Amino acid sequence: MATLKQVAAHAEVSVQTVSNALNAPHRLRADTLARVNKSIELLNYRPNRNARSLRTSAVELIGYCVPNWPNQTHLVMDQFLHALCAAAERTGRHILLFTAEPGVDGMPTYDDLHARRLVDGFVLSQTETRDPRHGWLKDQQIPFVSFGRVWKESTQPGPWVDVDGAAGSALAVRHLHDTGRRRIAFIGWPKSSGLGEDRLGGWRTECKRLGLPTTSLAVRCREDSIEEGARATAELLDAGREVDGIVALSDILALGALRELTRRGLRPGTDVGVTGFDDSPLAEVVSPGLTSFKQPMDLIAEELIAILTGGSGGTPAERLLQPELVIRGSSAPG
Amino acid sequence: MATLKQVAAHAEVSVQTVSNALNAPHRLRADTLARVNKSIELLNYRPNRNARSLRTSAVELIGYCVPNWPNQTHLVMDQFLHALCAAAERTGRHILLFTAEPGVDGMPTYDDLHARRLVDGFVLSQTETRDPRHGWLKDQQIPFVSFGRVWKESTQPGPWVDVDGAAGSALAVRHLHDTGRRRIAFIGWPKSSGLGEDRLGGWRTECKRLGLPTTSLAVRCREDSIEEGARATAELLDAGREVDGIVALSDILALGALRELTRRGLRPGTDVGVTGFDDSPLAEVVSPGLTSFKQPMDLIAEELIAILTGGSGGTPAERLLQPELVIRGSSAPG
DNA sequence: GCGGGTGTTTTGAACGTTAAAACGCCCAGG
DNA sequence: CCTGGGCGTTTTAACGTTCAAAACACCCGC
Repeated sequence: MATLKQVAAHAEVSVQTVSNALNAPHRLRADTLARVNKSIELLNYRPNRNARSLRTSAVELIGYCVPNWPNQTHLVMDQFLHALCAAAERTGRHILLFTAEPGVDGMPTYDDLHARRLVDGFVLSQTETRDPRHGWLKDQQIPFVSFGRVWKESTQPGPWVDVDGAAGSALAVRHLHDTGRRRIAFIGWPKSSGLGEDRLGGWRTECKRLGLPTTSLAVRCREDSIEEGARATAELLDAGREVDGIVALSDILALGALRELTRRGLRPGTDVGVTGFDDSPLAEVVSPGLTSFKQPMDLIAEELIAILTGGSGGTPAERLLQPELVIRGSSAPG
Repeated sequence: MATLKQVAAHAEVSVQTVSNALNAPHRLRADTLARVNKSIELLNYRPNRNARSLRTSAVELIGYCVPNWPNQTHLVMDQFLHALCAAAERTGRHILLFTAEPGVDGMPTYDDLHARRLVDGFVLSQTETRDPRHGWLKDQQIPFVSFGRVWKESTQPGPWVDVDGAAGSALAVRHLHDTGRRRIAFIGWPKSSGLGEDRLGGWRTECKRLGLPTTSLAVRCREDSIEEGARATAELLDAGREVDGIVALSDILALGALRELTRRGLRPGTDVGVTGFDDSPLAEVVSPGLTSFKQPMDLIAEELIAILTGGSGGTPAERLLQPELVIRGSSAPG
């Protein structure tokens, strides 16, 4: 494995000149640069990242805690990780994975990774209501950026990027309204979920704006399962609410709605329009295809990395991105 | 941030003694060790990983290429990554993510990561038929271990860990047989998939062993989708094969089978037993629950890391692990 | 011919750690 | 009383890179 020294010897210049050829090529005379570059190529030299990091005290690695929440599956995690990696690599950085206890118990792990110089900072996701990590990291002055807002906090510590769930729900309502639906229900999560309340709020506001009814049209599920989605749908239908549109808070719940509708001989997309959230792989693969919201993963990742690496200049950055409606058969014009 | 030097000064010993206190405590006299440890704790010292790696030329990071195959969703990737991380951390290592072109085009990326000393080696997954990566890495003498065999190669370069798909299928057949089924079909993938052929072989062999028919009971799907699973099931039912059991090659295909059965008024689990593969989050969440095979992720990860870090002593390690049958409603006794 | 500026290259030191050799001490054996 | 060896500790020298500053080369105007 070639080193700077060997390249320098081969090109008959000093070590520092080779270093400059890589980090500040404008400082070299054209012919010297050419000679050095030739030697670099010839010897197949690659800078040793450890030596560089030791000197500059920047490791160019970003920590990401891989979640392990058995009850809440993360169907789009692979998409997110891929986007995050790609965005990091565009700035010459990489993602380092680690596991940690949830909540404040895991913070020593974060601290350790930072103190031992394994990472420069962190990307948080799977943000919880009143997530303690943000405040903790800010206190320790450890760089981080959050994917997802810490709900119910008026002022959130540190920068964040999030997708506008309320706008998504509103868009879903408008889309169903555009395709002729007039009694649009909402299937959501327990009140404790900030994300759930956000999306619920968007549904309610937009319904009111369009003059659509909302009374008794919102059902909360106990958990994110097909079973619960079906149960909620059954509840809506049994109560004779004459629902012709359903905005489900997740693809999984939407799948439950589709199943229950089909079971009762109703045609999703024709008799009742259904929308989900997150555009998980399932949405594409079921029949009829499930209309859903795609999170702009590439943009999210790009912003996260930009904020984290851009240095927190002054006020923390806050970016609310818009989800994209992906229309499929489940919301075909009735 | 405290350094060895500062700790040494505080404990009134040499720098090397502090280093030894951490890496070879048995070399120190008990009282010296106690004194040094006290200083370490007091100053909240953490060794700088970069400096250490520079000196020892081992970074304790393992590269993993995050796949981006839009058509083949990896529903259990989060499980795998978590297990892999946890296993790595048990040996003081971490996982570094990166993206790369598929196939041989991506190899420069692997090479670069290794040459720049960002990683010590790689864990490969998403192994393809005739995967070129294994041979390439072996030629370059870059350490790696593969999750998944390179199918159709008689002798595979390098060590691997895999789950015994044939044994899984066979177990599925036996389970359906035990619950009274006698005409058990198989729904699989194109012939080009080594993994598919492996599982198909297990089904055929076990059926023959039990004296069950196999003729015209295997259907190949074009892709891994619910739609295709439903189509294959319809094909079996339309042809009047009197199928009372279905071994599906994936949970997604199995879901398609469940849907088609339900659509025709047949009760999955009662009239026809169905099994899937991989025990994805979906298997648990549908109704009836889908009987499926759980890959022993923790064990897989443990073996991968052990092989990769154990130094390839002599012959490359090859580990074939057994999947675990998770019985749910879809295969309830008929 | 000389001082001063500009642009390029080299020198010396440092980042924080560990491997290997050297050192000082004490004790057993001749 | 000297020698050899084990033990615990310190010294020396790296690992490969970059920073800061010094040195050098060159050109220009006076």
